[in-house]
Amino acid sequence: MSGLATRRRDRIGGGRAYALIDGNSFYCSCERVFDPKLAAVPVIVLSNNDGCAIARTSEAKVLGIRMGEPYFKIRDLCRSHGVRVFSSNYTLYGDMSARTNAVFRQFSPRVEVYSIDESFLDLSDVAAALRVELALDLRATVRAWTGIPTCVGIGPTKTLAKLANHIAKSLPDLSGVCDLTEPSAYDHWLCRVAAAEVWGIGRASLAKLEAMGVESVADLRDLDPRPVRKGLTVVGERIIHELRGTACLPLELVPARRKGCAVTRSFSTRITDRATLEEAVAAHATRLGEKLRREGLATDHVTVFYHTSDHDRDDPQRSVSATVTLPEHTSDTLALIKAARLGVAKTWRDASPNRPSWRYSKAGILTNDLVPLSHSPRALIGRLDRERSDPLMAAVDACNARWGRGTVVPARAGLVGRRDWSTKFEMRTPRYTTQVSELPVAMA
DNA sequence: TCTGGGGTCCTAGGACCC
DNA sequence: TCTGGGGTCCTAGGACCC
Repeated sequence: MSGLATRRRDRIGGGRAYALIDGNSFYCSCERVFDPKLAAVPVIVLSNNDGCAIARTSEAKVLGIRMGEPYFKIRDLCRSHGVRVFSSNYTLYGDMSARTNAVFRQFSPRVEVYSIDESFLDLSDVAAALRVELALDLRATVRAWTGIPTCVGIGPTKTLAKLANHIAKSLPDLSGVCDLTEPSAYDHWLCRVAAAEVWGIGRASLAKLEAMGVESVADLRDLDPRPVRKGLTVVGERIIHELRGTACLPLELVPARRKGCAVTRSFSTRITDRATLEEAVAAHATRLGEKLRREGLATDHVTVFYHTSDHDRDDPQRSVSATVTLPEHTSDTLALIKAARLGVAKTWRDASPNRPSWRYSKAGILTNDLVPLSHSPRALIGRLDRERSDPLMAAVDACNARWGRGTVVPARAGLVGRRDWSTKFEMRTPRYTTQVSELPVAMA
């Protein structure tokens, strides 16, 4: 037996190795790729409506800007410290994500795209002694080919790979790579990292664990898994096994078919009248139809909701939702709009002399139990005219793909008005990589 | 009339994630 | 003035059935 094979057997996890690679401050890094002036300055990216900070570079974190912090609270801070602030540009980030994954696939054919900025790679076939070297090469290649800086965590299970990634990110001397399949690293780090950092341990679980005297990851690992199941469900039990090196979570190479789909948005201003609310809900239904058709899915019901804001403490509050059944499974925008409007009609309440209008802050449309359109049952009576609908929707989608979303919209969606309520993106950068008219310009 | 023990299915709500 | 959006999984409990 070769020395390498012997060494490998000594490692926990029976030789399996997963890498978790993620983009550092991913959205901010995407912005930096296209503007070199952002390189050393603090950068943040805001959520929809320019509401909260959802990505921060290390320079911004140092200034005390927290994840999810409302922008209006930190606007002055940003101004005085020269923080560059951007609206989110999901078209750009999605495309950059695809580019990084294309690089990952050069290093391992087995890649699970876990989120827009994180992927798991199967490194089981890479000799243990070479994994760190490979990870360093992977980081350098991604950086060179896409401009995105990353960190890599390696572990015998996905949970340990996530933990390793956290360690790699928090300690600059590790050169962005941490390998917990290495027994000495495993022993060293598990008692030095807080249990709160473990994937799947949130606030509620952490409180329960603290009551049991757990502080470090090692403390959590050493709990008896079966009693833990009582307080933390099978999820908690699984985490303990994963921390011990027994893989419970397989690599998901093929994304599971989605079960539900939602389009929900806060308004940039409050809405008090029915016509505007219906217009917003119709716009969300239009977007829902696009999402369903892109994945070949269909639904036979939609739930419409709208509500006032908790932040308007002195205003009367109202929150409603209504589910509308469709005659058959469909992804037809016109059918979805009709159902969405019906949902509003069923629940709308007018203001009266002794009751002012409610000030609605958010509305949405959602559905679950999605089925593939090709398999969906068709109603015998009252069915939609699919022979007309399918080519019509295909034509609408083709136009919008070519000339941009919103080029063709159903007239009955009422989307031709001013749309004062629609989501704000006041600091959005161009879609550099997906729109010819927005290509970056280089001067030579 | 009273007494019982399982099953399944569905839903709401909690928890967590990015 | 200004506080995101979109998912998944799990459990408890109710309804219903045999």
